[in-house]
Amino acid sequence: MDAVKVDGRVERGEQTRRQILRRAAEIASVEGLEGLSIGRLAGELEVSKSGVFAHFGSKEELQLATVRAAAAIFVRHVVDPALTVPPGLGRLERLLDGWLAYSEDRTFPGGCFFYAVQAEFDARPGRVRDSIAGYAREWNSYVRETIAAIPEIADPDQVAFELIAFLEMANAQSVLHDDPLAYSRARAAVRNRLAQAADAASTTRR
Amino acid sequence: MDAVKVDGRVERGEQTRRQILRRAAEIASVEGLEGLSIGRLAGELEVSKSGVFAHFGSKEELQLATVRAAAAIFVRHVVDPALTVPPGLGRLERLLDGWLAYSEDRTFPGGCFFYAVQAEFDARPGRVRDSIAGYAREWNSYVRETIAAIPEIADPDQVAFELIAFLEMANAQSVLHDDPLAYSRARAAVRNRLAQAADAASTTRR
DNA sequence: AAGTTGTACGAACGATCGTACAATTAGTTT
DNA sequence: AAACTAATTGTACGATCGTTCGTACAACTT
Repeated sequence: MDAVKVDGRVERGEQTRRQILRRAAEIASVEGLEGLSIGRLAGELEVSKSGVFAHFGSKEELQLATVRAAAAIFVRHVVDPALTVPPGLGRLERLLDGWLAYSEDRTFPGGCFFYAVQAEFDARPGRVRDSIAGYAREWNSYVRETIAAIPEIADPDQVAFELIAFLEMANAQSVLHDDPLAYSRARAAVRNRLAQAADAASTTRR
Repeated sequence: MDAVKVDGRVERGEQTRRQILRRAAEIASVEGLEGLSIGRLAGELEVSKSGVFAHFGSKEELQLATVRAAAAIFVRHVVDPALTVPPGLGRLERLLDGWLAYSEDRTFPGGCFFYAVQAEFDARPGRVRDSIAGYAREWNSYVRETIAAIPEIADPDQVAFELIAFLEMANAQSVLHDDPLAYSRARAAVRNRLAQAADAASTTRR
């Protein structure tokens, strides 16, 4: 127990901050981090514009905080569940299924948050882009390591590239064309690619 | 020869219009179609804001015209070259190579124009989104038909999904991380997937 | 030469953007 | 109860947004 020193004021502040960031991430997944305006955010949350602003001090800090908040949600929905499965093919499958569910269930209303903001910031300089690129790298590494833990699969880098490509393609297609079939295609592609990797391993072995 | 009736005024108008749209497509590939502002466009081209505006009548029309202009450039760089090759595996390979070159050579400074604007508009309603979705459908269909012309390959829909996923992934990774290696991975993925399809065909045949 | 058409311009519009700062309210400490 | 602190608000700012309008000028028609 360390529930000492709970200042009701900062407690309240942190709560509104969380509400702001949750809404911000939702908006940004649809309209982008630039489409996210402080005034609009304040209007939708029924608080004052200066109240929102005061929490972050600048729009860039709001964007950075939004990315961090979205990353936390991503980890909770996609990464954590896979960690309950022991390393190996099972964990990888859980990870990929988790990602597809995270996208298909519209955890963010605009589909995958990072797909949206990645495409928005990939070609411009700045701290927001760097932050997004950092999280993207982490995600790539994590998928690669998860694959690397399966000795049957050679070239985890290449396989990670292909599997992530299927996931992002499913998200993109399903959002743009309102077509849930894209997820079936991605699942089939993943299944096929993993089967191929296993085949190659057994062929090499003999 | 039918060079009759060349009105010097409309000729001049069309030329500035082309210049506007070329620059607009460049900007939009980096900053998005919303990041594209009429005032900025006018500033960079050293013409008046009202002059730019007069050509389109509204920002939405400017965005639509920009998408059309970008589509024309895409067709010229990717689709047309493949049409010089007879239908079959050769044409497909030419098409995919052409796309990767179009992205890698930065025909648009922000990488593939359609990757950028697709992610920007995929989750909002409106005519711009519909236009982008239409072009995306055309592209999907064209790739699928090109594959379908190869009798050895079963399930052109699925294969098109996977191949396009590799292309987009290469574009995304290379732009975000400034990593040209992504294109090698995509080429390897394409090669592998086509080899697998051919293998499956020969196995079925016997 | 006179009249018409098409492009481009400059100035101004209301709205909204991000930001600044002083005033106010709510909660904690003395 | 008074003093203090943190979260929130209201008001205002300069800049930029998309858009409108009247005008200037070059090019074409008669």
